[in-house]
Amino acid sequence: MTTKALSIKDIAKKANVSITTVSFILNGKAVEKNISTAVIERVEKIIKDDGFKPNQVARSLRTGSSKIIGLIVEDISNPFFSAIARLIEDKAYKKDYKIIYSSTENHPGKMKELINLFKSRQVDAYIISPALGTEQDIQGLLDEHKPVVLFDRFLPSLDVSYVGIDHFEASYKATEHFLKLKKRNIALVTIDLDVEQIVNRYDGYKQAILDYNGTQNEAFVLKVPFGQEKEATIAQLKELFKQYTEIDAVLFATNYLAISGLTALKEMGKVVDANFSVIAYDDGDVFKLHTPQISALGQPLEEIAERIISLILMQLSSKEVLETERVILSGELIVR
Amino acid sequence: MTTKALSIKDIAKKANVSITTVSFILNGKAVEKNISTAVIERVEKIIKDDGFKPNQVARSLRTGSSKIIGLIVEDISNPFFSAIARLIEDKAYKKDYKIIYSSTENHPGKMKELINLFKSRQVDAYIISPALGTEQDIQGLLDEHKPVVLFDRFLPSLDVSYVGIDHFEASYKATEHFLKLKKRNIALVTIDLDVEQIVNRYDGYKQAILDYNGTQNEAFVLKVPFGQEKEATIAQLKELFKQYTEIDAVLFATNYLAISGLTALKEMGKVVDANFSVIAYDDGDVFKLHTPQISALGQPLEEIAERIISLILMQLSSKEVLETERVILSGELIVR
DNA sequence: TTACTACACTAAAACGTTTTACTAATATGA
DNA sequence: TCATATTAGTAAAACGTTTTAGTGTAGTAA
Repeated sequence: MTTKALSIKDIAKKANVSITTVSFILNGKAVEKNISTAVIERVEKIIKDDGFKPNQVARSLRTGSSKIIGLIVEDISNPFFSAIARLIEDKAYKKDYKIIYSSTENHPGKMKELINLFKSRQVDAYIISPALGTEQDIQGLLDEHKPVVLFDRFLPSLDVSYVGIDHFEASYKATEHFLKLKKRNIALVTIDLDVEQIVNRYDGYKQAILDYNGTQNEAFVLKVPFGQEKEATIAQLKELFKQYTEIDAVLFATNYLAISGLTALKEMGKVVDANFSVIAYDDGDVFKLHTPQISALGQPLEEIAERIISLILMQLSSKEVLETERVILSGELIVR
Repeated sequence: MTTKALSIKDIAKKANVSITTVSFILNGKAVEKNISTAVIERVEKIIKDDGFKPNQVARSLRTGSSKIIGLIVEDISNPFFSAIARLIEDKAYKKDYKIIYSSTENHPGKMKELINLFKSRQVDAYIISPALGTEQDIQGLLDEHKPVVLFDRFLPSLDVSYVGIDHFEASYKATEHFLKLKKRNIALVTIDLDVEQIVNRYDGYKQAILDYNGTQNEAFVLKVPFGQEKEATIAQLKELFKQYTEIDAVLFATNYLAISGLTALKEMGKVVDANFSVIAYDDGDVFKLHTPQISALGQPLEEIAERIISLILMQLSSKEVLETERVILSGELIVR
């Protein structure tokens, strides 16, 4: 019952040719290598009839490449990452690449392990939303001339390709929107990570207030500890809103913070309306269906995925090492 | 700059022992194979110092196994699947297994391709939410004695392990809840797929109405074409609610149908309240944060993942082929 | 006729492991 | 003392490919 998988050897025997010949045919090198059309057809028929699939592991061992792209994200169950993953998967699939993914939980240790693991599996290229403190690991990949594209998070100390949105601009736009609505006490709820794209959100918020001659009140900025339990975050938020009743607008710097924020408001019985506006980072059904609808800074998921995969494919298909490229897209403020 | 990865040969040379010895040490067979502790320590030190990682591809080629579990889902960007994926990933990781995943879009062709691809990569085990029409492919895996666990969807014609919830019971409970609230015109919004777990939801709904001496009106059952664009679904739903104003409760058979449904209601300006109740399948932030909060049938994600992975690991660690097992869990009706 | 070239194909090495079947030396038992 | 076990290792085959460097034959040019 357990039929051992066919090998190229079986096909060769059946067709009365050498292994080499079969391999040439398999790899489309038959004409170039002067294999007669008669033989080509005979072998191809056998391959098709027997449903022979070359063993990719053996192939990888010999060639050193695997047709696999490693995708390392913080958490695949975050809708932003799973949406990107799905889009990347689709696009890679069309080019005959498979994706192998893992979540790091923003843990440098796990990231190191993952990179090692992917290396030992001859993964051809890496798409990474990097955790802080993993600079050397990524530099290691670059030293080996592996194609790497970072996304969402950027590590400024590395010379590496990147796709992401301009978070300064995005949060500036959001804050500006509030200011134009004559909001004067704008809160920012963010996380306490010292990574570029988080810092930028903070800077954009501050700069907008400055440009509109507002006074920025540091008490209205809440930096939630990264990785904190949802309940604790909700408690912190309630505290903030209770203590500073003058707050008339809130910008949430991530989608899950916005969800915690809306939950907090709901539990407090505080409504979102003209007197209390909210903007969430990353759009989603939750915000569209909320009553009232919640404005959001949408990231162009499709375009992000497209750019990532095309950078990767370009690097994969070019023999030389290409210049690194930084693609900075614009977030869209969706006013609801 | 490009440092070629170390091989076992390099380590052997450096330690002045044979490749075999290094391999034994690497695989914890050193004592059993009578390697002296002096040698063991010397070699282990070199391995650690040089940061040598065995090439998994070569290992797979030789052993026929890969420490990789293939996860095949309909769509990784569906929150249900991405949540399960994340949980499975975590648990597998602890047992030193990696997950490689792909989405099928419920396409038998893509599924076939994926299984072939995974096979050719020596994937050790398969976790599959199967598309219809893929019975033979899965049977093929079973014939090769590969560990397989299906989840979410079941294929009754196969003798294969499965983890899922009792959908008949779940939708019965939901419908019963409506009936106890004296709802008389209960709609069901489902998809037109002829797969067990979808049919069961329909049957549970019908049975509950029957048991409570209600009359089931087939006009209140909307079967949305599978894979239909969201906009079209929303239009269909509006039509339904407009035509049958007597409908006083709706059970949505999937999470995305519920989202379309709530969107339709919102666009129509129709509110969910005591006169018009709604229950969604699969819980989520959208439903918790909706005004009013939406009741939902929650699946025990954590337990589903736990059961799946433990079934897989049991099969992987046992030499004989184990009896197949069907784990049917209960969905929880969360009344809001 | 000789020397090339083109054609049609193949033998064997290599990729980096694991594992089987050895060897050689020393220790043990009778 | 001889036979046998035990200890401490190693050589080489095998996994299934790709690829380099051939081989042998037929045709062509001089």
